Amino acid sequence: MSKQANKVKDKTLYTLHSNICKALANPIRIEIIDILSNKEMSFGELQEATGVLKSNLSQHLTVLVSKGILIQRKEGLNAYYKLSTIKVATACQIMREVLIDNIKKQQKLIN
Amino acid sequence: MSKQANKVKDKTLYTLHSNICKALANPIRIEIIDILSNKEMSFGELQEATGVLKSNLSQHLTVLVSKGILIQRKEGLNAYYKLSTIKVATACQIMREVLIDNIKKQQKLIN
DNA sequence: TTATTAGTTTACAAAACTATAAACAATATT
DNA sequence: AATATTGTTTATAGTTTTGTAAACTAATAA
Repeated sequence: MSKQANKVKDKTLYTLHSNICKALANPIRIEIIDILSNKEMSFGELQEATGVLKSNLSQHLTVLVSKGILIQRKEGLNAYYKLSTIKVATACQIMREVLIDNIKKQQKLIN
Repeated sequence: MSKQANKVKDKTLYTLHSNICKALANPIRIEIIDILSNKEMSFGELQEATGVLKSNLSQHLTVLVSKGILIQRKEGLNAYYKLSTIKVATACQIMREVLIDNIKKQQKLIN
């Protein structure tokens, strides 16, 4: 018999897993991941690209870094961000395919 | 010039994309996707497997179906659920790898 | 028809998330 | 040293998400 009592399952992994997935659960953070999918960028460039208020952008970047999705590098006054691994962009891309497939299915229902 | 005014970007896709990713942003829904990754299951079996209150389970299943992640099939008194596409399980698996990689990195920092 | 079973919907309070504004800190420039 | 620039942190109000309980609906069995 395992350490876990019968029928009492350890859900820690599911909680950790969902915590990292929460990083994808916001349109601004999806946009940031999208922009950074193939290059590093500075905070200022991200601000320009997203049009988001700097305090808000900083908060979202903090979330992504804290979950290990982005890596931050500081150089003088500037901060640079990049994906910690291409896997994140891949997972993101697959979820976008699911979205597109669903939209296509809905359109078929209409026609 | 496009229909969008200069520098005013259309973020609709990012919003739709994040909306579907929100399905992954909960431990119970991650568990459901995990359980259904390779088989169809009835509501009752899912209840047994997850140990979640039936009203809550029904709510989470409703979220997953409404986002096109699960397909529901009814047969008499019973309801059966399965993934609409294997892609969701794939994306989920990749995010789990990101999680595991990050945990390993943290452990290296300690040792 | 009445009761039972299986699952859904609704109401609601607690917790988590979000965007804005303002204060702050760190580095670089004059 | 004083100022400007870049980015972070904090406070806060509004919104969304969540789990529980209770009421409800639909299909089957007695």
